[in-house]
Amino acid sequence: MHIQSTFRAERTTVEGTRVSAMPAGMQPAPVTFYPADELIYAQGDTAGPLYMVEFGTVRICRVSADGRRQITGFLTAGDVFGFEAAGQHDSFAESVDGAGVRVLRPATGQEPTATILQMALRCLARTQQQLMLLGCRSANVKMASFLFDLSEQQGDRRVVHLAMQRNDIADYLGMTFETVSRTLRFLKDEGIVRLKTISAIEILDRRALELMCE
Amino acid sequence: MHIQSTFRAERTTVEGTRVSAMPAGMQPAPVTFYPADELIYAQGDTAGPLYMVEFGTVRICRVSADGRRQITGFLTAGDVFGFEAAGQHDSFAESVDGAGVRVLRPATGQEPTATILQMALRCLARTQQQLMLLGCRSANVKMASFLFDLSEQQGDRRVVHLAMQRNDIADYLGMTFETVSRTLRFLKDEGIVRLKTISAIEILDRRALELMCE
DNA sequence: CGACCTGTTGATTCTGCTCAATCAACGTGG
DNA sequence: CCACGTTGATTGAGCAGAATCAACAGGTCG
Repeated sequence: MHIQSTFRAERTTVEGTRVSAMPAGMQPAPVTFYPADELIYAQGDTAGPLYMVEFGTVRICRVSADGRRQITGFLTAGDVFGFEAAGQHDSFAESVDGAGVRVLRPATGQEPTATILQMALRCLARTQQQLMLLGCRSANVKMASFLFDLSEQQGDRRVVHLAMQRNDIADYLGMTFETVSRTLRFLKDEGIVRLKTISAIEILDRRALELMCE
Repeated sequence: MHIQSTFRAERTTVEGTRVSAMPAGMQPAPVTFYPADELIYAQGDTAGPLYMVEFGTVRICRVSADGRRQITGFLTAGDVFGFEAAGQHDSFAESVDGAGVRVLRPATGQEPTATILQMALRCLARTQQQLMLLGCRSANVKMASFLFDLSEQQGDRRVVHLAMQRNDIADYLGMTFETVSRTLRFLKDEGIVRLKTISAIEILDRRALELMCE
């Protein structure tokens, strides 16, 4: 939203930005800016380099043959993505709200597989955690967990910022955007959250939110 | 079922069995047999060694605080499991039907991280694939995909063997075991499969099954 | 201002969960 | 050998929750 409108520029290369620490054995590379909804890599592209988010949010998606989209993850500053088992990407990555992304190149003479393994394992753990979320049936619980995770990720701030829109949340949680709206309304009616703006959600009762996730 | 009743023995160590190839940089270790439903490692156990399935089926599970169980994967011969980002397992592994498991120890003087990374990435890809499954709404489609994957895994044989029982399938697909029954009945009524026995499903119309998965 | 996009809300439908009964297979003990 | 209990699977009835379809509100941009 706000970010989207302030960064109206075409994709640009920003030198010198250094938000997050470089992983061991990796060479610094320039940051590339992707405006909202821009593709970073496509399904079928040859995989190879890893990417690190410097700022903004990136979504990793898959589409099934019937056109349905599943978002397998939202990534923010410091997160690494681009892992592939085969030689080709079978997911694709897009900027959500205008994101800065840095390509990670292995430093010459180094073997950073240990570092990469660490990052891949974190990615795996996160994906498995999301499996639990999708497996549980209640839409309200899904949304509560989503907000709680987001809040944690943003440093337990009282006001959570939603970088993505309802549609994205829906495809992430495996429900429709109407249901996203309704679950937010439910949480509001329960006095657990307050919608300051459309993308800023104030957590009024963190305890209750946590209890919902169980 | 059958396997369970033939292998009534306590957990034993079988020497010399060598069903699948040893990954590069790994030392052979004896095969341990786990009877049906026996724990291989628990949630909270210190992680470290990797395991490879030699025969039988292993399930990886998580339980949420409200007691719900999510099975994040079924593993068969040749599959490797035990990956953890942190020092502790936050999933647990159990034998489904009586399984032989081999601990993988890094060969001395070698750095098998490249091999391990490869395996972890395959595990990640599979988990993401399952995310797509759980995200799609129809129970019938979930079951169709499950059967199709299983058939593929078992070498496209006409008769698919279900090593796990309905309860396990339900917790894997995020539904109840009653619904598992009903979806199987649906596929039967459509003339797509035939239930030879309770654990042997004959695929009558592979084309239709594939179309359902899309 | 009007077109458009995103989000919210309402009405209706339908899928899958819950509760419950029944059945088949198996093991046990009289 | 048969009555009984247990466990896993199937099936049915009723209901709750989420999807679908549709209308509408608010904001942004041309």
